[in-house]
Amino acid sequence: MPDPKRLKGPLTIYDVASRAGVSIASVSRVLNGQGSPRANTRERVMRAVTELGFVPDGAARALSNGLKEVVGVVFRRGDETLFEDEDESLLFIDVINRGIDVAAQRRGFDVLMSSVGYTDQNVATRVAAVAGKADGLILHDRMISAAGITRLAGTVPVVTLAGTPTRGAMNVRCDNESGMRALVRHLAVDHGYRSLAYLSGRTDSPDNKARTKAFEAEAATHGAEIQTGPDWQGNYSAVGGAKVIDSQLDEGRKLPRAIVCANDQTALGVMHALARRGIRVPAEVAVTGFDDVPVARHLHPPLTTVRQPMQELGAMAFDVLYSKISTGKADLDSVLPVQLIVRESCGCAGRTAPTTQAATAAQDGR
Amino acid sequence: MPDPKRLKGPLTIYDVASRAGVSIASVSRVLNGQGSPRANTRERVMRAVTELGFVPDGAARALSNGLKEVVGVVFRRGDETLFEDEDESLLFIDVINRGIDVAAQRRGFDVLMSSVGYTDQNVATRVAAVAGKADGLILHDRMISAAGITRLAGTVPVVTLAGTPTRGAMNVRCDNESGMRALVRHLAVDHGYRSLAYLSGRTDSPDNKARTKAFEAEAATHGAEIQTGPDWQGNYSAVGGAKVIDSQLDEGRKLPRAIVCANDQTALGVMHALARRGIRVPAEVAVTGFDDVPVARHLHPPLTTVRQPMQELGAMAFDVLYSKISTGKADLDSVLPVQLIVRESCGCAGRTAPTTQAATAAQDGR
DNA sequence: CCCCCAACTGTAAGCGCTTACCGGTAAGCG
DNA sequence: CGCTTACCGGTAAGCGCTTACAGTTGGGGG
Repeated sequence: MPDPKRLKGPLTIYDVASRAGVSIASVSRVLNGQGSPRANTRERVMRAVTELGFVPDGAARALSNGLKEVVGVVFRRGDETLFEDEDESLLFIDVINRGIDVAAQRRGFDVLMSSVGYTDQNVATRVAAVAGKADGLILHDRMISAAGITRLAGTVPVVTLAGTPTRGAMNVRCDNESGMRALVRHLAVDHGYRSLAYLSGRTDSPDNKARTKAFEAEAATHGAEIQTGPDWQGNYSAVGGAKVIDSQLDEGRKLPRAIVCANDQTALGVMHALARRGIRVPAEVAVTGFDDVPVARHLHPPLTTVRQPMQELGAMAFDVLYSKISTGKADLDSVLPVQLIVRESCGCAGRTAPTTQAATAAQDGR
Repeated sequence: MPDPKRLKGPLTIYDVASRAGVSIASVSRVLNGQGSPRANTRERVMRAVTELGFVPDGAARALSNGLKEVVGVVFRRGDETLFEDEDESLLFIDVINRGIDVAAQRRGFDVLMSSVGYTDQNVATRVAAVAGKADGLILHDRMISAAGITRLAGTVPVVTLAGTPTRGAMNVRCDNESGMRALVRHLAVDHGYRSLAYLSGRTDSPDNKARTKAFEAEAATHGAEIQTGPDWQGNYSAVGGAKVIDSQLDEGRKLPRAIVCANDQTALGVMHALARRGIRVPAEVAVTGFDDVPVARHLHPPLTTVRQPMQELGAMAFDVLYSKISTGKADLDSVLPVQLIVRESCGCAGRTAPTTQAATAAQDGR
């Protein structure tokens, strides 16, 4: 028997009210736990709601009380097709997003995801569209210009991830500096390596800049000889790393005792290139990464690297945003601690030597 | 110099109108390309909009024209921590979601993602919350009961992924049957294998049921001897697959000539287990998968499998939903073609033999 | 048994935006 | 030069929900 009342398609609070024999205000109050409706009233409303299968309209709610309970997240998608090479970075972004999602759910928020391709033109438009549908925005690295971010921030709260703090927006990032310093210290002090190279990532990345600077500073502290610059310019990818090694070797240069890579992907490429040339890691050359992607521990030898708490990064991004949304204030620059993960590619022997397990903290999370 | 007008925080269409010296109707028309505003008017509005950095409120828009331009997607998240084993499945869901996202953007829609943990209690509540904020819902496999889906479908359009068509909801899935039949045909006919086993996935999965049925039917067609049932019960995971092989061997059973696995993960586990026992693939036992995950081609030997067009699956899910939202009608059960990918684990030699490259089509996508 | 007060419930005013409808203006024609 | 015809732009009515405020009900004390 088809329900009698539902002549009109969209079910509204009025339908519930009339079926329950109360006013719309009462329905609203029952649904939101406001006021103290009489048991009888509550019951009738609840019955009507379930019988009708009523779901309040989010837009109307949002319009009425000025809160959408939605945060927008914008990120780059590896264009269209998925090459194997992307798997990791894909995973990376997704882990962060998952962190955001989990944190959001704790507050009853949902996450509006919008990926843009590397070639997409109207990123600003896309971002604006998302901004209109959300209470706040989380932007992954390098989505729009600093000026664009500042402009947007005038309209909705904005949190950037792993970027440089921008005027008006909040930023959340990992403590690259401490991580890199701990890593270099481990190589220079614990292992006593005197010559180090930093195989960089994309130069326009704030992360990379921070890592480069920390590398140089710490190496200088310990008086280690370093190699950096154009000859050691990678791009965060495995092939980029391999290419650098190949050209170094082809030009007959002598490799440094340890190669510090901008990220794990790069380290992976480097280790492959080295293996192809028959150079042993870590016996002849030590190699380290940054990020601690899942495969890092399965390489031969297992990769010494710096773990970034990606999920926490996402969670913190949401928490900061939420704080801004609900209280109006929030930290402009939050830094998450990273952890040095010592495995074997640095020269440490076998089973995770609990050597300089320097947990470099900077600020607490939760 | 701080903007003079903005005494009130939230910028509205009224602010734009007064700054441009026109009415709110004109602003709206310019912004939405309705009517034919005079060039002069358009220009003044646009200037005011950019100067103010105005972004129209999505909730108000949605309320006014009955369209949120948002689709909700609900899926299970591998609980909290990420074990390596999950990487693939994670990727899997994400690939589908990406497909949804891409298709959605073509229509100006955004995607509201909501993951739920395996242990989460109030899934129904969560889903309802998302439903209220979206124009339609896409539910991954096994989110809520069939009854729950039907109830929901009374409120918003719902598309289920790879499930069984449910009353009221639409469903989108891959053509498991054709894929499995092509695969079995290849093994039984092209290779002439007479004994086959089907190492199943979780029994409650509609996908698995379809695959099992097709396996049995096609094997029967060719008069091949088959093994199925409790002894060959896996769970879609690598360890599940390995376990089955181990127990078969431990009990001294003779393995069939070919093992058809419910998915690639399982095949991966099987190949590992076989390798540990020194059994050669495909010389002694052939192994096949299902899904064609990225690593499938990198196994030794490369895995023969059936490719499911995951991204297209997501895109089609959105397209079906969109059709329902905008026109009110849509296919209740859409089936995507899969493709048999012949590599070496089935016994085919070296470089992708272009043998029975049976592209089993069922219905067209776009 | 009636009155008064405390609760609870209903009425109505918006939230910001779209759009039907109507008045006003400018261009076209006699 | 006056009137008709098109168009443009403005006014106002909602979209579905929350909530301040007013109104109503029920119960306890006098």
